[in-house]
Amino acid sequence: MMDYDKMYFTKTEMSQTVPASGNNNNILQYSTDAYADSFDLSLLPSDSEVPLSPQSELNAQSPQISLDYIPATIYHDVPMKVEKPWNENESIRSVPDVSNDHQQQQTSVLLQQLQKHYQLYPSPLPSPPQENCFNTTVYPPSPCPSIDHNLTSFTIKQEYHNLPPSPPDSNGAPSPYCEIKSEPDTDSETTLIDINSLLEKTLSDCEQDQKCTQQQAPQDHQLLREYLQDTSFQKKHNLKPLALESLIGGFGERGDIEPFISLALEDAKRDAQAICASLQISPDPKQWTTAQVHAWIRSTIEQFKLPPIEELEMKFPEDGAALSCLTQDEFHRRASEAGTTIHAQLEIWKLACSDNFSSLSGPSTSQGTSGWTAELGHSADISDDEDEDMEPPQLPSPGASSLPSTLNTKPSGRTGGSHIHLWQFLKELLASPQHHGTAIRWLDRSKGVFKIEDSVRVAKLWGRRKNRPAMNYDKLSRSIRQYYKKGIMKKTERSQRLVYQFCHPYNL
DNA sequence: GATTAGGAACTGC
DNA sequence: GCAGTTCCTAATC
Repeated sequence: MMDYDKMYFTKTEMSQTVPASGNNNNILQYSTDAYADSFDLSLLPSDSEVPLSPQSELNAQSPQISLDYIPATIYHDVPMKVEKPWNENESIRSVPDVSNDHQQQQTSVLLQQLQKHYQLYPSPLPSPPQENCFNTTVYPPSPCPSIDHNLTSFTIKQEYHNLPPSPPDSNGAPSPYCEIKSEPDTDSETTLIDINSLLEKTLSDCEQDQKCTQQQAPQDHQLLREYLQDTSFQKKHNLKPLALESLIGGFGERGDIEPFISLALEDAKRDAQAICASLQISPDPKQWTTAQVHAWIRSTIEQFKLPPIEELEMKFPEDGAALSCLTQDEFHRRASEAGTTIHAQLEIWKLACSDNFSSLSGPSTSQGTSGWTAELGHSADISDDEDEDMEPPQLPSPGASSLPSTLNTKPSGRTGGSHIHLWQFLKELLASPQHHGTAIRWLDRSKGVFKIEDSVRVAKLWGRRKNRPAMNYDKLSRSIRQYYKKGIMKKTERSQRLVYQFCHPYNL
């Protein structure tokens, strides 16, 4: 195994977005391309303001964020004002979008796999860049009742201070020591960092991804670790601290972990795409031949710098379908720790290529999860009925039983569960034009204007989701109209039948 | 007739 | 208390 140089750092604040909504479990945030394209940063107020929910903003100037506003969603491609990025030539990438609430069992599996996939040591750590300091401001959409772009933001500074180079490692290469100083008034933590593994992983990502996304991988890894590590934001705003332990088995709010899941899945997806292209294999492990299985395992070994497996062909004679059925213990038995990691990686691939991935992470941009399956040849062409009636396939979940019952509770009947807001549901439909384009579609996505083409169908779908067989468009539209008062939707400038408009930022 | 708009009571969580 | 749901009347397209 490689020698790991260690890096000590003290955590400070970091950027986090806090979409304000009354229900953090159900925040849907789909593609924000339009938002990124259209939103004028100059409209934003000064930083350090806290986005408020419609209700809290209406009621009073809330002194602090309530627990309801624990960040449930980190917005994909949210514009980030980077005053001093660590590499001027690199684009800072925000955390991918996430959305639906459901598939909690998958979540537990995924979290376990993420722990393995990212080799999450007791303290998963960021790999600071070479620049000394950066100051990032993230402007989260704020579900304010008005449409005056009354967005707020947090400015959270994170400073990296390079320390003198460490003694050379076994290869003679100096190892970076880095200290991140916290501000005096913040809680500080000192943690040991395995920076080389992170760097090697990110370099591996870059090598495998021949597109410009390779420039983004290091940030993704860093963001993932920072999100996992940082609790200063929650403490500052009296939110529930998010501990890694909670991710692995004790989290209670789905919203707590969605950003991490989505981010990691995005990263996994990117890795997988590159490997698929490189090895000329299907993204679906179950379709692999035995030879492809071996090629993939070798690739994974190389990717994660795992010990080589002797007599690989003998130890893993299965094809992809059979391999997918092997348990973690079996992998471990055959290949020790390397086997465990390979199993973890395989689970991520399986999840990433499944429809559950897209449903777990929510509809996405062409770069997002849906695009992943589409790009790699998986048909998503499912009829409305099939889509709506389809039960999510059950993924193997060795650790699911240890999860809190709240997360093991299966959503009532379909993906997304019944605890979804109407506006979220509508956006869900809008985000799947291939499935629901005949029922509802965007007229002007950047403005959040959409049209219900088939009111009966939309109402039917909504009724199914909410287990309200008597739902009809009259009732549904009444609910939509309730959103007028709440600032979630508004009447269109020129009244048109069956045309509604989301208020900013619900249109994002 | 279908849709829009909104009041009011009610339900489920 | 919130987020709808249900029922209703009236207006508009």
